[in-house]
Parts: sequence; structure tokens; C-alpha cells
Amino acid sequence: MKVSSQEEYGLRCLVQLARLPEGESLTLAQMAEREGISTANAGKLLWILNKAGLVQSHRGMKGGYQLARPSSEIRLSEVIKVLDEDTVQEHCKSYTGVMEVCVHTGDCGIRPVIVGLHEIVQNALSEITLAELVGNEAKVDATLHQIEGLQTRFVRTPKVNL
Amino acid sequence: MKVSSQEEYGLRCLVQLARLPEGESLTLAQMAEREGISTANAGKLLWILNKAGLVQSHRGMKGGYQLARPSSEIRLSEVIKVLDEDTVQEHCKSYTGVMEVCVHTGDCGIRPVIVGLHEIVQNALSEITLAELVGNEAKVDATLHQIEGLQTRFVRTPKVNL
DNA sequence: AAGATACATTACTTTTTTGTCAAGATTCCA
DNA sequence: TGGAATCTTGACAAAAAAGTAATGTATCTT
Repeated sequence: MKVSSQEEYGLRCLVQLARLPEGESLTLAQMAEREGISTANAGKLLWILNKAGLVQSHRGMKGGYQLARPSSEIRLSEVIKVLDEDTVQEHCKSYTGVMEVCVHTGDCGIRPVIVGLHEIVQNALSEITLAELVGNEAKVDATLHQIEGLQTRFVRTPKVNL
Repeated sequence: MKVSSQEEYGLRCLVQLARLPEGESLTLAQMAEREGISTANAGKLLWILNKAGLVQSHRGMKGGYQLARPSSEIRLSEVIKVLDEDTVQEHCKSYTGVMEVCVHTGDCGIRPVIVGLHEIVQNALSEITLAELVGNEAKVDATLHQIEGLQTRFVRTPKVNL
């Protein structure tokens, strides 16, 4: 279970855009330099993000990329989903598909782990927006640890008073 | 963010072993057949699991593999960690290492996402043991959804009466 | 002790994922 | 209008992961 290169760099590019003052944009060359990746690679990533409607591009001089929506309206769950869509398709037509080919019949116990894990991750990521990632390490850290903390607490003690 | 092939098949092999009556074992050939993978591949997976101390092997006739501990004492968090250890090393010397090479200085907001995600996943997996995966889809599903449910509920409503 | 069975280990092949290149299309500016 | 800047796109190359093969070593049975 790991974050792919494409996910990581793609997310970083979006954070760069989220940092910009209203109305400004970044060219591929600028983006590449800021993230320490090649221009070609940045081009590919931004192309994916553009196709998915997360960023808007403009060609020619004065061209570049900017976010398609305010950073506070872009959740990480959406970002990650877009960035590994291609990959996920293959492993087995997304996690549901795993099962149709799976040698385990029905009641095997593994299916819910795979599917459930995916849900848990999406769930956690849906609590964070791009805006929260902008120059704000402490805050994000707190958000995530709040999730983890509660999780641990309540799960380990099945019945709690609500 | 996806479950690698090695993680999935490795886990499946362990579940096969967990299903066995006390004292019995499975050979590579049996394991391979039951999971629909090649014997060579099963050999590699079991070798990793053996090195990590999760299973015990015995050679020669009457040989095979069995769990090194009762299935109720093997948590999925440990299993997954063992199965992608090699892979994780490379991406950037485990998630902490990412940062030493990272072009982002200190307060970038991305680090806690990567690290935090990893923690959340480990956390969820540490709540499940191999024993719970044995022929018991409904139960695992409930466990995981309980985690997710609580998570969503509490995080979305920042202040709750406890 | 010999031979058969089964794991151990390393090197190699194939497939998948990443990353690069190059030719084309659009936009801006003079 | 022409040229420079910049994104677009598909083909290609390199690196990583997954899977296979082959040779070696331990254990059991007779």
C-alpha cells in the first residue's frame, strides 16, 4: 500500500497552483523547476489533471495552468482518484472487479479488506482540501491525527456512550 | 494508493494457512493451486513471509509451511509491512526519508499527508487479525465499516460531546 | 545409505509503470 | 501577418515490479 510517484508529484503540482495569488498561473517550466522534475514529466501530469477538470490551461505567451476551482473546493480524495485511475483499472478493473476473477468464492474474508481499506483511505482524504495543504504543516497534521486518534479510541472500545 | 500484487497474494497465502486445522501444513504446490498462482511465485512469497518470521517451513517429504503463531496473534498491519518492505525502501527510503531529499522546505503541507495516510492505513489494519479473515466476510466487513463510520461521523462534526 | 520430496536462493525474463522526446496546435505580441 | 512562447499528444525509452527458472540443500522413508 503505497503512494505512487504519479500521485505524489501530481498532488505537489496542485499545491503549487493553490499557492498562487488569485488570477495568476504557472507554466510547465516554472512548475517543473519548483518541483525538481522535468518539464516533460510536469507536462504529462498537468495533462492528466487538465483532462480530469482539476486545472485549466491556457496556451501561448502568457499561458500556463491554474486551478479550475478554488483550492478550498478540491478534496484530496478526488485528486488521488484522478491520479491513479489508469493504474487501478488494470489491477483488476477496480477493486470490485477483483472478485469476478478471484479464485476465492464468496465468503473469503479478503475482499472486504481490500475494498474496506480503499474506503478508509478515501474517507480520510475526503476530509482534506488543497487549501489546507498550503504552507500549513501543523494544521494538516492535526487534522489527520484527529482522525487517527478517534479511530483508535473508538474501535478499541467497541461500545461507547454517544 | 493501491494494494500491490505481492501484498494481495502474500496475504492470501497466509489466510490459506490460517484455515488449516491445528498442526497441519501446506506445500508450495498445494498453496499455488489453491490460489491460482505458479509454484515459483508462491515460493517467493512464502520465502519472504518465512524470512520475516510469520510462517515456519519444513523441508523434505512431509514438509510444507504453517503459521509461526496462532492466527489470532497475527495482525494485518504486520503482514502488509513485511510484504512491501522492499518496495517502500526504494521510493524514498520509507516515508520519513522522502523529506530529506524533498525540494519542499519544512512547512509544505504534503509531508503530513503522506505520513498520515500511512499511519491511518496501518492503524486500520492493526485492528484486524488473520483469524478474523478466515471464512468470515460479514464480520470483517462490519469491523471495517465500524472504523469508517466513526471516522466520518466525528471528523465531519468537529466538536462533539464526549 | 539412497532416492524421492520439498524448501532456499539467486539469476533471469516479462510486464507494468515512469519518464522522455519530438512534432503539432494555439495564443499572444509586435 | 509572422514569430516566439506555451500547451497537446502520441510514440518511445528507461526503470521498477512481478513472475519464472534453475540449481542447491535439507528431510523423510525404506
